[in-house]
Amino acid sequence: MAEENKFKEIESKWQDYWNKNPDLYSAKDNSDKPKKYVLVEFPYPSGSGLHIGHAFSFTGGDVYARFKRMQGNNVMFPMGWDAFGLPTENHAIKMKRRPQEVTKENTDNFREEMKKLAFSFDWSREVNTTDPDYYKWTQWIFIKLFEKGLAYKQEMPINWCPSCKIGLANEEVIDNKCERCGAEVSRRNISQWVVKITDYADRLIDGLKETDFIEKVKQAQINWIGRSQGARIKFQVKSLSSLSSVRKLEVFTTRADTLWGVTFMVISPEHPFVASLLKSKVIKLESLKAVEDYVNQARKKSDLERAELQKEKTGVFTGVYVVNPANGKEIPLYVADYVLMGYGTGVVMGVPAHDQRDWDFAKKYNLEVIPVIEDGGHDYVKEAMVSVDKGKMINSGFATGMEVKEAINKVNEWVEKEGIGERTNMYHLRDWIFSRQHYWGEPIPMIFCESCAKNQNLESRIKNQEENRKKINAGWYPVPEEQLPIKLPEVEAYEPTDTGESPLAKMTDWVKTTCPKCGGEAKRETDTMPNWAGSDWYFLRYCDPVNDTELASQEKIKYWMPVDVYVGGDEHNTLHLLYSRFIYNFLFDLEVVPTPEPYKIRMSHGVILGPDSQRMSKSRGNVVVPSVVADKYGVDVLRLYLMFMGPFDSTMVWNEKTVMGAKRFLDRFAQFIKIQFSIFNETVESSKEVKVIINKLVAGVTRDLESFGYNTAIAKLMEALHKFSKSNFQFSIEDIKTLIKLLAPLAPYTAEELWSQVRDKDDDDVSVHVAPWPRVEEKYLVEETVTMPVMVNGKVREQIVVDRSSIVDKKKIVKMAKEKEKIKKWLEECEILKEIYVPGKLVNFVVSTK
RNA sequence: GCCGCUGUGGUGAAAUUGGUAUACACGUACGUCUCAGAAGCGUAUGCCGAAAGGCGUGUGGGUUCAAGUCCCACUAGCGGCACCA
Repeated sequence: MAEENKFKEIESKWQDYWNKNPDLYSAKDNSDKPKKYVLVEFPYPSGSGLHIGHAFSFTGGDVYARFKRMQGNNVMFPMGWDAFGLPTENHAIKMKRRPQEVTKENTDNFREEMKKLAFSFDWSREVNTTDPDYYKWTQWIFIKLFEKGLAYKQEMPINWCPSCKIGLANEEVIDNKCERCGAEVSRRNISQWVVKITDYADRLIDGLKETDFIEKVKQAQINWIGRSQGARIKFQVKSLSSLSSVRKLEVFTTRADTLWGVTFMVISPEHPFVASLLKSKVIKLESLKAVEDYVNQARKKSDLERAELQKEKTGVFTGVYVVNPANGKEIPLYVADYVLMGYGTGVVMGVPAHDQRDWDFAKKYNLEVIPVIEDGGHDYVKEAMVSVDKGKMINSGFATGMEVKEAINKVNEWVEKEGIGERTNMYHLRDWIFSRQHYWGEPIPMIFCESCAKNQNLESRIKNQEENRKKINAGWYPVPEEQLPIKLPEVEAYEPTDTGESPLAKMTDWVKTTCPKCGGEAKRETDTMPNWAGSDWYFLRYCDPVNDTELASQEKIKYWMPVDVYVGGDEHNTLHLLYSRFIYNFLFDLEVVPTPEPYKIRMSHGVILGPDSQRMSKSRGNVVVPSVVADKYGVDVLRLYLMFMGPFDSTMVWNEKTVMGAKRFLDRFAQFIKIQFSIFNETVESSKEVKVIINKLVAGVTRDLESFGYNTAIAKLMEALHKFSKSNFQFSIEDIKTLIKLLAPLAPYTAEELWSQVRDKDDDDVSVHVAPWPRVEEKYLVEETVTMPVMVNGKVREQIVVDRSSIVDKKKIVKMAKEKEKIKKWLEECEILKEIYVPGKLVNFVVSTK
């Protein structure tokens, strides 16, 4: 009990001190020191306080920031709040409170907890995405996207929860059910803002080369974007004279070499050609009916159902034929829902010999299978011969006899020359749906004017199709910049709507505005932005958090960016990282930021599982709350344990017993320093032996902290402490201070307390956290004697101890080794074939029995 | 199916990048302190063997004086993507 009070006393004492001296941790916008921007993902301030994942992530960042600060860097380690979002909105609706209030409470609570856990954030740079002075610039970015043609309105299906009366993001839909209320989710078509992230697809892949992200993160980004190289190829539609507008259908393929193997063509039910086909009535009546039914059925199926029915391919013949441009053959056109309208051209060429899906389809509808790659007698009755990227072409006109890779190239060339297609890339990445039908988000700063829209539509009908995109946005104007921010109207209480519109739509006074173009009556956009919008650029705002004329000043951005290390969770390695990289790239094009990539290094930490090895969740009851652990054992013990559990980037299981190990170490460490200091006197100098241990320790800990090897850094401190406590070493005051400094980033309270006791009141820094990091004296890294293993046939048989000065003398060392009794025995009756000596490392005799 | 990562004691994990495998910690056993317990502290702890010694980093092969580390094949688990043409 007494002990417990002791650590709490120390914690509150130093927390107080740090609060009163914010300069300790503040970043200077100008400095002779090198800058270091250490960023941790800012949290969503939920009502339940910091969870263990926050504590883990922030401790990791904090140790690094403290370490870098002590090394003499001008460190920026900021914190803020990603505070827009559903939980707050729902809570506010339920309790009939204003979300602004709820957010204020939560962020106050989070801030207090963070201070307690000794995170050395620069609180003068705090940002909050729900602050109008902040989201003014989030809105500004959207307007720029619109002005550059990267934002457009489009009818899009959304996930609609009929019970919550709210549109759901994909992440909120689990098994086709609403994540919160469990009701079956339906789909509604709603006109939404979409951002053309696909325009940046190539740059988002290629830009990864300029970063030091770990491979896992790079691959996740590349997979998500999903680039494939191939060609679009046009197929002539046969004998449909009355269908004057469409004479050709275009497919996308990565394997142009298989063109001679195409025996049918499949089109997606959503393809506009299918609709016009139905309208035109050029096809036979029975086909017409079948196609109509099929299309209607497909529309009813959800994406999930369509994907789940993978094995069974379905489709119907349209009655229409197209011409294979390679050999002039007429092939049938089918409608089938295994072709996705959202990828490629929505039309696929069927190559049943070499694609399993096409083969399945061909089998079901009895279509011809023509192999075009040497198959060594493959049996096409059973399955297709797939993933053939080697071999010679057969049955393939001019390409016959070519190697596959060559054929792909040659056919692509031929297709381009003949004007029937072109090389192109396709991406799995889709444009980014940017509208949310919620209250608690940034209002999208757009105004719709009906009369302007009518005029524009008229005009664009006169101009040609190039204007198509503008037509979609007809009547939409950005709010003039000087009117930003468009603030969320404050309301006492509000309810979601029934119509699929945002709750803002009900606030008619707010919605009504004037058209920036014609000055007539117009309406505001009532949708708000997705959660990602505010977190896309927050790291820029930290550079200059109160600027009201720019999102941040050029000068400060140039000084601080890019972020040197970005610490965050695996779950943000795809979307958040991709979106923020995209926005940063875009800002680079606007010449707002100096480089195309925002983050130099991405450090993604692992997950901490509950004691039962399951993900922590309230329903499982296995949640570990950091503040509870800190109350029980002390903040430093918690921090030390978190960092010692295992490698920073791996998944780990919480084990309360192991926490004791951290506690024991910390207690022993503190006691050791106190005893040493009490017996210390000015005449004492550390022995050479001590200096060697300490210098090796400094070198090792420095190297480990640099690379986030916190677990091994702590292990090295433990090891050194063992060595010290087993002998009667004496320590100079400098060495005692060095040990405290090494501990400081990991256990800031304990280190600060010890420092206050041993520091020289006149000479030393008041806080250990701004004291200079210990330097390594190289001369102490080498010991005077070296212990080397002596091996026979690669097995260790003996050790020899040699003077460092003589390790270059191979003859002498080998002789010494041979004279060892044990080695003599092993060399008896043997012929030495080889004597291997690695200076300072080992001796190895390769022998054979006679 | 494609891409990436990982397999080391009873457990979490180390290994200076090809050079003494299992550091550090947990757990366990024994000892010590105590009236007693808890907490401390100390010693031991990969497997077989009385010992000498042998065997050991998912499995099988290879390169090398030397392989947890490099190469090939397999296998298991984790993560990302996925009717993506």
